[in-house]
Amino acid sequence: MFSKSTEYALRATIYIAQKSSEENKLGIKEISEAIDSPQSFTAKILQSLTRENIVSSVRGPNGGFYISEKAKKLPARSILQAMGEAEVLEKCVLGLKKCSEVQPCPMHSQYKSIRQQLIQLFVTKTIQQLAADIKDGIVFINNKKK
Amino acid sequence: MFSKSTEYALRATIYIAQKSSEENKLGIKEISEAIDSPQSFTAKILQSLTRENIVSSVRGPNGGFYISEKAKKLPARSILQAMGEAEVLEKCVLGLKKCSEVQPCPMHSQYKSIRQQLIQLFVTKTIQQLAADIKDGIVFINNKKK
DNA sequence: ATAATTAAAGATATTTTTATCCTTAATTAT
DNA sequence: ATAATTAAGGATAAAAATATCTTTAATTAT
Repeated sequence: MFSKSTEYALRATIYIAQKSSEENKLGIKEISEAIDSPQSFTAKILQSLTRENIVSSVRGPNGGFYISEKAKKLPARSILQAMGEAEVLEKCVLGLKKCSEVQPCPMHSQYKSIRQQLIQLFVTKTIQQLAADIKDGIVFINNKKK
Repeated sequence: MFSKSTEYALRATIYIAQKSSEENKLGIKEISEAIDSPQSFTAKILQSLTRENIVSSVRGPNGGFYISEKAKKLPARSILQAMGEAEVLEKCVLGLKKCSEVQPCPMHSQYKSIRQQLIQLFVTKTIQQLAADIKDGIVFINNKKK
């Protein structure tokens, strides 16, 4: 559904939101190992997310990544937007440029409700909420082998 | 959601199912122009679909592509399978390898119903049904500019 | 001030996806 | 038989996505 970059971005953001705070930042090594993503590539992705103000970072000793309380309130979709992949949620499932109510593709009438739920999911769920579930021990973000 | 290849495959298959028959085959030029896809690339994709027995083809004058009555009864998902992209429907939205009921990702509980509907859509809708709607003039597959 | 630590930035490499082109094979019509 | 038509197959190219590595800048601790 999403590119690897975006999957890494979602996982990393949720992980950072759960494990870090301004006082306790996370290094790129810990993050990439936890979410099972290539370290340097993940560094690039976090760089973008930092530029887009989803993630905050500080260089130097005891530096690292964290997510501000304000950013934690952003919807999951803002991560997709930061990664330039927000249109995946909106797109016609057959890739038609002009698929709409007036010119629907053969899947439009069934797919539109699915799309609506998908958008709803990414708009209503905040980074904070996704991270909170992990804290409660209900869900997992860890993708390590063992 | 899907790769361009798979989008072209879905559109081409539906177009062929609607416009062709064993007696009236379609050439690659007409197909690629109708669905707005690069001609040579679409030829490659139709080649795969032919190998996978979704589409039938005949070479030579009055040759071209068509879809047998039997193949028309296949679910849309079989096109995804032929393109090697069926797992998109099943995958964890965050890309976690082991996301499941016992080890759910933070989106699992909300996403699982969406995924179920998506699978349902591709399993229940046959190529024939998708094409029939076009014949009825209700929906469109044409992606041409004008 | 100096050294150590950590992310940012830039350069480059690799892989995959998307796309094109040319030749071959099959089929049909003349 | 020959020529024309059309898809199949193979080779190659171009673009995008994924990934790595090296240098630089910021920050902290000594």
